[in-house]
Amino acid sequence: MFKENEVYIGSPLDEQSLKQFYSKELLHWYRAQKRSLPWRENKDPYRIWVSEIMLQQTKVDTVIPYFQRFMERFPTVQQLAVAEEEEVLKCWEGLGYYSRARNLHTGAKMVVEHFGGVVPNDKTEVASLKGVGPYTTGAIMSIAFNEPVPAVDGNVMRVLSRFFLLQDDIAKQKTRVSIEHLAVSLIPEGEAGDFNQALMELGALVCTPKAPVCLTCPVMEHCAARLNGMELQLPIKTKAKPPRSEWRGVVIVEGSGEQTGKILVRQRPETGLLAQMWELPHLLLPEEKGKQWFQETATKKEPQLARLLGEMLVEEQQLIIRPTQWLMDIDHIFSHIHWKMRVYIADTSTANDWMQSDRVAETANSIAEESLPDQQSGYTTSITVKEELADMYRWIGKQDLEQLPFPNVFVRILQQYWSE
DNA sequence: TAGGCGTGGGG
DNA sequence: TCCCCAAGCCT
Repeated sequence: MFKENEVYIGSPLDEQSLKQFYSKELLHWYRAQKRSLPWRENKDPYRIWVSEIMLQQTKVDTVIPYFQRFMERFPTVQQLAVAEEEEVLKCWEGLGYYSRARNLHTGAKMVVEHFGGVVPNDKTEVASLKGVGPYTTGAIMSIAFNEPVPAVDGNVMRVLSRFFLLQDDIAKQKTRVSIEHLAVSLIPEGEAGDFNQALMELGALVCTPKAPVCLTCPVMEHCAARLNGMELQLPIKTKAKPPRSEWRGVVIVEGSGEQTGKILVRQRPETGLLAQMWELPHLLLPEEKGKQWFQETATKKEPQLARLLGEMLVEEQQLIIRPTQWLMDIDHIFSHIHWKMRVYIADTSTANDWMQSDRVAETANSIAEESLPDQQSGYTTSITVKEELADMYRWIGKQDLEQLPFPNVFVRILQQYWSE
């Protein structure tokens, strides 16, 4: 990329003049071109805070409706602080990175408990809030309080890497710190909020990753990347590892008897992936079989995979149900995992025969004796779950879906299921 | 320090 | 279809 001893074209301006040019032109451009966004209506630090958390790794267009709904439901930091976690998560459903919501909720409680219910205007105190890192600290301090603290995100690193021809790998933390020093030195006196937003606005509207619109850029004249024809090669960033694949079997368990019309869902653990959200029961399938059987058509190999899934549900989750009817295959890609899911409807009406057979019955009987002594014999009309797992599970109807937070992939599955 | 942690849109 | 990515933080 950058060669040893290569000579690059530079601007004729000295460093000081170049910085002054950059700051002045960019600020001027921002004042004329800035978008009208909900969180720009006022400088309420709580609103700024919420918006900045939502905007982490998330596009403006995606955030807008979530922000409006969130602010209607939790207009003040006090109201957020006293809310139920589940309701906060429900408000965040579909936005992703759900630890942001849980951390924001924790942060709101911290504000009420430690800062008298007022979002602090001190850099160290702001940075102490759960979920608020270096970028968000700078964004809150500069936008809400107009304090000259840098707010360096991916946009800022890209924009400054190009203009100043910086060749450090922006995936490294050290690079962000060095760019923070540069960014501080660019902030015009008394203009921290607008200038920091101007940097990001330029990155979002003009100096974009794939196809920068240089001809509309207010600082094109002295942009080092542009002068050297290198705007598409900057910034330098090491590539992320591709997500690993996981093959998963999912069941929609249809209730019978009192639970007719309902399905079985469960809540995920308090930590880790999709923490505390609700989901359909599902299992990680053995690597080889999952991979092999998913390559066949669903219908062709259905009996084998359905049977395996049923046995695994009994042995691992101790869910006494029988998956039979294939519903759909669906992919869901996280940043680091690729879920390849095969969804079955579990037919409880034939579970009796199922339970009579071979090792399934053995396992089922031992479970019943151990942890569910009151369970009536036969499994045709009820579902048993191992006692210590029972708290996680719940029967819900279609309308209950509106109360509980579900990850997007399960929302999609259930939409299809209920649309048929 | 590097990996865990979601989702939807654009080229 | 595939790949990249977008206003990061936590551990």
